[in-house]
Amino acid sequence: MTEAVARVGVDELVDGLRSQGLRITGARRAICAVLAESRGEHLTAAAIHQRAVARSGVPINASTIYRTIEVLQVLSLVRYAHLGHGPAVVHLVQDGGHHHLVCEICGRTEDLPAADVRAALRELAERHHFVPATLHVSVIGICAECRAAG
Amino acid sequence: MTEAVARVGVDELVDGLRSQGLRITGARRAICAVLAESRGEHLTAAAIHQRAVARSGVPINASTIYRTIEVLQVLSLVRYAHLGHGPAVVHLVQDGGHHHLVCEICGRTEDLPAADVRAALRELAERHHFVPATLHVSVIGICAECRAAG
DNA sequence: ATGTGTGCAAAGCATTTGCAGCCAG
DNA sequence: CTGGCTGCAAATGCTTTGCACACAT
Repeated sequence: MTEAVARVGVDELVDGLRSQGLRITGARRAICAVLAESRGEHLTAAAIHQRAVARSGVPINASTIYRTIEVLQVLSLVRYAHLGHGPAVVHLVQDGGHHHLVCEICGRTEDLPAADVRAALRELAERHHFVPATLHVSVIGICAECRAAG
Repeated sequence: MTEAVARVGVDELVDGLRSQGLRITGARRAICAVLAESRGEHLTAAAIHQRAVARSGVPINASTIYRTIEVLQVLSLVRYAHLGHGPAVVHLVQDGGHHHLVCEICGRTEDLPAADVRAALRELAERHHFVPATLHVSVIGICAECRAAG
């Protein structure tokens, strides 16, 4: 269940921004901290917003959240996923990527290690003369807990 | 590339609605016809709307499109997919399901036969005590054509 | 100093909803 | 007839954008 993965901290994210000549502001630091603490949790922009405000004390505008996510995403530090209806979710790129088990009852998501999935799909994709870049995989079903609950 | 799949026509869709005691209206018939003609193409609600109006001549309200998609989706006759940003796309369930190769350059999608993918992922999901229902898989990358174009 | 990042407010787009009337059954 | 379906219009939810000011560098 638990495995050793490359830990991504605030510093990696902040340094990523700095390395591009981008400026480190309070808002950006807070957002990076929230993402670093999330450890790969799937957060909506709204959730990131809430937490960033809570941790920094300072009000941050929603557009700043979106603009910062956009920047981090271009730097491949975070990734978007669109899991069914509702807002998009963002997660750290910390373990070479992973995919999603989405429970259609409770809505919780669980990670599916990328390495296992990748091999199977890459072969398929190449058979279609397609070069896979980002893998976005969502398996929607019923999680153990909800099944137990009936 | 081409393979024989169970053909889904207007009748299957209309009969699906009728079998649930739902009413067959002009709008619904037009929408079903558009979907049947799409042969698994991925259509946004807006695209379905346009085509349905064009083919029936009668104006149809956008909300009717959404409400009809919803009904068809509950009957498992069509399926939603959320491929990156932008509007959701809908496609016929005609071959036991399929998944998506999405080109990040031209945006076109190609189908990935479900059967091949399913086996690999099902095992993974079950290892996580997860019962897969709908598989939603998108492999994002670069298609043969765009790669050739540089 | 300088121009990048921010807040604010407004617009944008996809989708949903309430309600009154219409039409398929 | 009668309730399910539709149109209309307004509301909603998420995200983007234009502009003027602030602050990191």
